[in-house]
Amino acid sequence: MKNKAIAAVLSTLADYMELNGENPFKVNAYRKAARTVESSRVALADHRDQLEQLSGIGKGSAGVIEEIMATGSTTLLTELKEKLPSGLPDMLVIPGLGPKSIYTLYQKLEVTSIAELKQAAEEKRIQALSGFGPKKEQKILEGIAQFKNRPNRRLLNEAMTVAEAMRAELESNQQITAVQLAGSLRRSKETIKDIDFVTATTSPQAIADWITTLPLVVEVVNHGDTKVSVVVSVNGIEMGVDIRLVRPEQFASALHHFTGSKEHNVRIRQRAKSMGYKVSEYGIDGEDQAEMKTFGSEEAFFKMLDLPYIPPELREDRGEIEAAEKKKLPHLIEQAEIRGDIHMHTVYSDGNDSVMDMARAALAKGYEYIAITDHSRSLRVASGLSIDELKEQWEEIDRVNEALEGITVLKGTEMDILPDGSLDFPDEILKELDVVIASIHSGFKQDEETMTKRIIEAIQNPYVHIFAHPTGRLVLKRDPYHVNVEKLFEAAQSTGTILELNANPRRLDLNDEALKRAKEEYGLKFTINTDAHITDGLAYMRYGIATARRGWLQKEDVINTYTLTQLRKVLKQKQK
DNA sequence: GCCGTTTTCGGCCCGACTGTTTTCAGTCG
Repeated sequence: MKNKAIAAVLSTLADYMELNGENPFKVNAYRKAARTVESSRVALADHRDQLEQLSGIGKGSAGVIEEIMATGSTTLLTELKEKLPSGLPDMLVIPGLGPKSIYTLYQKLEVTSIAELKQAAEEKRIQALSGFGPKKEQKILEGIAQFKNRPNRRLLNEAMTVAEAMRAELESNQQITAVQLAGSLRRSKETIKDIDFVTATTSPQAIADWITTLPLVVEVVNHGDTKVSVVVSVNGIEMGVDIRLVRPEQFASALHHFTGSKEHNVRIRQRAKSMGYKVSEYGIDGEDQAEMKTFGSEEAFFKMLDLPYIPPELREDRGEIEAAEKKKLPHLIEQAEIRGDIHMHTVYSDGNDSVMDMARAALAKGYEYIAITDHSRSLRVASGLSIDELKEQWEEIDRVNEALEGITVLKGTEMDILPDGSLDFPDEILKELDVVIASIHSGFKQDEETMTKRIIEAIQNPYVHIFAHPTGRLVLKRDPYHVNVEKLFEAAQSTGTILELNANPRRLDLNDEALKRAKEEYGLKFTINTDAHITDGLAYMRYGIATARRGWLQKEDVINTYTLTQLRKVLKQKQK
């Protein structure tokens, strides 16, 4: 049984316990255990004796985990499921509705599903309940509609589009002296639920009122003195936006607080507490009840806690606090360090623009090199290139290289790994190419053994430099194909194959956690590529960089930060 | 249920907003 499946059972158990009115700390303990299990690097099924060594897992939850591994569930959960209808946990996703309300509605009105909840609200039976009223009833109806109409999470680039429009509005107001993006978007998580801003102002009430009148705002959800929650619509994308209003001297503390993550903040507060401080979004209180300390920057805030500045992308409680304590934080890769993009398409296959267009666009970005990597012949849906067409393209690339100063266009391919593990071009062709990318575009349904073998066979070819979008997942759309990632990493290590971090926000593949593991445990190297199919697609590099930073990558881990000479050398190494 | 560099008991991060209240519970991040 996989960690993820075990964690899912624990998490469901926590939901049911909460609905059953269990001690919130106990519920939280199970939630924490679920998180620990999910983020554990080793398969717990293979390390049953070490369960209790994991933080947050004690005698009780270890026993439950053992039972889950043995039977797929636990009697604790089975009993709760008998007691509570299965539709109750579904209702937890409705905004404004928590476990207490759901339990009350079940007890008093026998509501057991979202459909019944909707009916009860429409028949105005909810407002009669003590503790409820007409407004709450209305909110529930709106919550149900919202949950149905609006996707729960958005891609990073969609959220960024909305955020940038909103930021421009906020920056236009002279009474706001500072604006910063916060929350999961500042941490560059791969999907975003809602957007957070922290603003500094001395007239919060006026600003709060003003925000609700902005043309982008289509709905006002909350409207207080320190926080306004609205729904904003930009280019047809609707998202929730929370704007926090603090005094200028509180800005740094508030920025840290609202950047999160929640888990990171909990650790920071615990640390502060052990040092005799109390951290809130407004500053840090000393033990002596002296005046609250405020900060001019997040650096100063961290310094008070005896820590170096921790970049937002690391604030996930994935070891950043321990690393900071030991002064061993990585120097994260930066966009300015990227010298080229070595995975992109042109009109030869399924791209929109010519080799020259792509080269000019890359030159404008200050790149020193790019690789043109159109699809190979078997990928008919993307007009993959025959060998003759590939050779034609080489002549065109030569002409572009002659015509353009300041950038080198490399000859490449994104070659399909066929379902049987064979490659779409023969070695005689591959050895003529500067950059050979192999990837999977067919046979997604293969079982883990077949798929893993297929990939490993392919990357053992000495002319295959890079394995692109290694898990094949599409964010919010398609799960990864069944590849044994550990075996893939081992094979990449032993063959010297570079793994791609595909920067397209729909892919971000490898993802942050896989990158961290591949680097720390296998010492692999990566390339961050946009896989652009149009000149504008080159701009997705920023999301690749953001994800690389979340994966703790440094410049030296990423081969397209190298000079062209160094890059050629690294690619050649494989053939030795 | 978990945990311990003041603790094996008694804490567990902290505050805002809303709607229902007449002093607060529930929800959220």
